[in-house]
Formats: sequence, structure tokens, C-alpha cells
Amino acid sequence: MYLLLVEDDLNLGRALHKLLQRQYRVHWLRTLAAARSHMEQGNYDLLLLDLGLPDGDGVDWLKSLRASGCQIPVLILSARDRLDDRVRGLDTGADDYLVKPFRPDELLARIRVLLPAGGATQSRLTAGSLSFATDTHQVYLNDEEINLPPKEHQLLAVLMQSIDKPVSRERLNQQLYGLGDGVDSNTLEVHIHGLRKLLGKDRIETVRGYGYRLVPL
Amino acid sequence: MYLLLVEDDLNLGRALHKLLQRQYRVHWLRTLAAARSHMEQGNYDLLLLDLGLPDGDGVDWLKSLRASGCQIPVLILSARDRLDDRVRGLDTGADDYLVKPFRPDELLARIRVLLPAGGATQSRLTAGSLSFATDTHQVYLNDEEINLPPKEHQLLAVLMQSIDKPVSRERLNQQLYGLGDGVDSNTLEVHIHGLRKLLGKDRIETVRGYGYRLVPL
DNA sequence: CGCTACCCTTAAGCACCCCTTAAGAAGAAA
DNA sequence: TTTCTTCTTAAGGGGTGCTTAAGGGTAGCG
Repeated sequence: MYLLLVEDDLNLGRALHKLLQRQYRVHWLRTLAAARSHMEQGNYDLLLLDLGLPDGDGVDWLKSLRASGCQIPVLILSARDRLDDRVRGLDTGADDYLVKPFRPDELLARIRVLLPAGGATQSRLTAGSLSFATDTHQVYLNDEEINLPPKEHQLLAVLMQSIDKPVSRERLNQQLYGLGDGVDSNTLEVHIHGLRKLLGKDRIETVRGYGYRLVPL
Repeated sequence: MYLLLVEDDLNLGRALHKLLQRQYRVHWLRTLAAARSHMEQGNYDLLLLDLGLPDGDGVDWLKSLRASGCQIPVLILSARDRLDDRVRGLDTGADDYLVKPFRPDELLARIRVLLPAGGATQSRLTAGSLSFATDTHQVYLNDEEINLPPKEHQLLAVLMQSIDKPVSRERLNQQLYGLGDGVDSNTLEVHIHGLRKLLGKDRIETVRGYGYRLVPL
């Protein structure tokens, strides 16, 4: 469970880092620029965002994050208490808003709320009209629940965690059969075919010589 | 990762441009006026600023930049070595100060310190406008994702790890076919030809009698 | 216990991509 | 020029991935 903490105040940052490290893996950054580049690569489960940063406004970044399709839960930490600040934060896609100063246990409680199921992974992944709930094993296509066979579900689970990024055949086979050398036949292709039949042909692209890629539609 | 290099000396500028292009995307400008207009629009991650410019003093510009709230990391390159010059540079908001002449690797080291998140990602290689993500198997040319056939992708993977350095035909053939004696024909040349067609003719130079070399553009 | 429904694996045929081959042109060295 | 290396192109064949259907396993249920 990875958290990204963006907070420029050294004392508060250090304290929060220490607090959160007891329960989660935390990256603490002090600038928007650093946060941007970390978000691009890291798969974080929650973003803790201070608004008064030295190199820009956190709300603007959050807006662009949401615009680019990023669905990570965001908790805003801010000293700004005016009502319209709060509204603006939540309107741009923040999931919660905490005004400094706050009690540590209140922060932890709100984090628990935002972290789905207290642990496993992000519980609801969305790619275009496709939505995937990791905890309840439900899959929605165009707001209708559909039923996937187990293997197809496992494949989709991996693909949904790397939306728009190719996933190697090796990785997918591993997901289906574990590390021990699995089957020697073309099961992967058959199951991919099954997925395509259920989700629509264009939703899974094949990357020749490497693997497959889920594209949002 | 975008750098803005402001340096009026043609020889030094060209050399720095070439050096930095191996790892970053660089815009090289020779006047303060050009730098001003570029800074207004471009989102740069680092500013490399020479002080002895033809149309004004870099320190004055830096001061006004900081006054207007710009927080971009700035590294000053200068021949002025007097202590008060150095102090003046740092006081007006520069993050570091390098006295000419300097060693290339020292410059690169200081850039890495100043760049958010320690600079380039290891899993993402960049040569000019070409970017290569080893983990997700993605290749970007001018910020657009492109699709490479498997063999071409394998070749590019090797070339990207030795940007600007020639790679032997032997090494490249080995990458394609393993150590066991591969093919006896001119497949390597054909695939290089394919790569050139996709990436641009000038991006891969041939080193006669030895191999090929990827140059940043 | 047997029936049914579901789904996983296998395998075979097919389509299409891309890899190889080869041969002539172009270019560099001698 | 001659000679050697590299470039370019096009055709063929092989391999990769797609599709389909049959066979067998498994779980739920009567």
C-alpha cells in the first residue's frame, strides 16, 4: 500500500512521514514538480496533497490529473479554511479535505476510509466504459454488470492495473498459472479471445512479439 | 524532462547541447530575450543560465523571475569566479553556481541533484525527442507513441543504452539471435533500415567497419 | 449417484505480419 | 577504376496470433 505525501513544510512533513510509515509505505515529496514525475511512474494508492506548495497550486495539478484520467483517491491537507477553497478542492476531484491543524488519528481515520478494503489494491478501476471492482469481483460494462469466467477475470485484473500500457504475455501467463511453468499451449490466446468477445473486440490490443494492452473506450 | 540552456558562446553551447541531449530534452538559446519568451510558455524543469549574455545580465533576469514567483531550479554557469559574484548569484535565487571551465560529469551530477526526483528514470531512456520505456515496452517519438516490430524494438533497446556510442554489429546480431551462430545474411542491415524508416534517417549513424550508433536529435 | 452446466485445455486451420533472402544500387576506401 | 561495405527493395515463406470446436474436468443440484 503506497501513499504519496506532498508537503513542503519540513516539520509537518517529517512528522506525517513518520506517522504514516508505521502502517503504509510512504514517499514524501516537497514540490509539485517532484510529485508529478513520481505520479507518472509510481502506482500509488492514495495521494495526500498540501495546497500551499512553493512551485504551484496543488488544485491545478489535481485538475489536470483528473483530466488525464487518473482515478487515485486524493486527500487534501490545507491551512486554507475558507469555504470556497474547500468547495474548489472537492469540485476538482479531491475525495476529502482536511484543515490544518488536525489530529493524527483523524487523518488516519480518513485515510482508512479512502483506502478501499483497508488494504488490497485500489478497489475500483475504470477504463472508459469499463469498470472493475477488485474487492467484490464485479465488472461493469456500460453500467451493466457482466459475468466473467475466472480466467478471464484474472486476466482483466492485471490488464486493468496497467491501462494503456502493454503487459507481457509472460506476466499474464504467470497470473493465470503462477510461477511454475504453466501450460504449454495457447490458453492465453484463447482466454484473450474470450475477453474480447465479452468486452468488445477493440478493447484489447495485441502488441506483437510482446503481449497485450487494454485501451479505454 | 526539459532543460533550458542559455549560453551565447557557440562552441560551448554546442558542446553542452550535445552532452545534455543524451539524457534530456534541451532547448538551447543564445539571448536573454529568447530565454524570456521561452520561459513564459515552456514548462521547463531546469534552467542552465550563463551570465555573460549579449543582451543583458542573467542575474537581473533571474531576480525578476524569482520576483514573479517562478521557482524553477536554476544552475548558473559563469566564468566569473569572484566570491561576491558567486554570492550574488545564489542570493538572487540560483540553486547552484558552476565556474567555467568545468568537467562534464560534474555538470551532470549537479543537474541530477537539482532535477526533481533525482532526474531521469532508469526505466525510461531518452535521447533527444526519442523516449524508450523498458518496463512497459513503449516507445515515444516527439511525444507520440509509436509501434515497432519486435526485431526493431530489440535493436533500439540496445542502441538506447549506449546513446552516442557506437555498438558493434556483433553485439547487435547477438541481441537478435543469441549467442549461437545466428543468420548468415544481411538481416541486421535490413532491420536497421526499418528502424531508420520509422525513427528518421539521421537518427542512426553507421560506423563503417564496426557497427551503428544512435544520436540524439 | 448421475445429470447438467460451465469452463478449461487442446489442437487444427487460417490469416496476416514480419523476417529472411537475395540481388542490384549506392557509397566509401584503395 | 576496382573492390569492399552498406543500403534499398521486393518477393517468399515461416511464424505468431486468431478463431473455432471438440473433449474432459469439476461443481452444483436433483
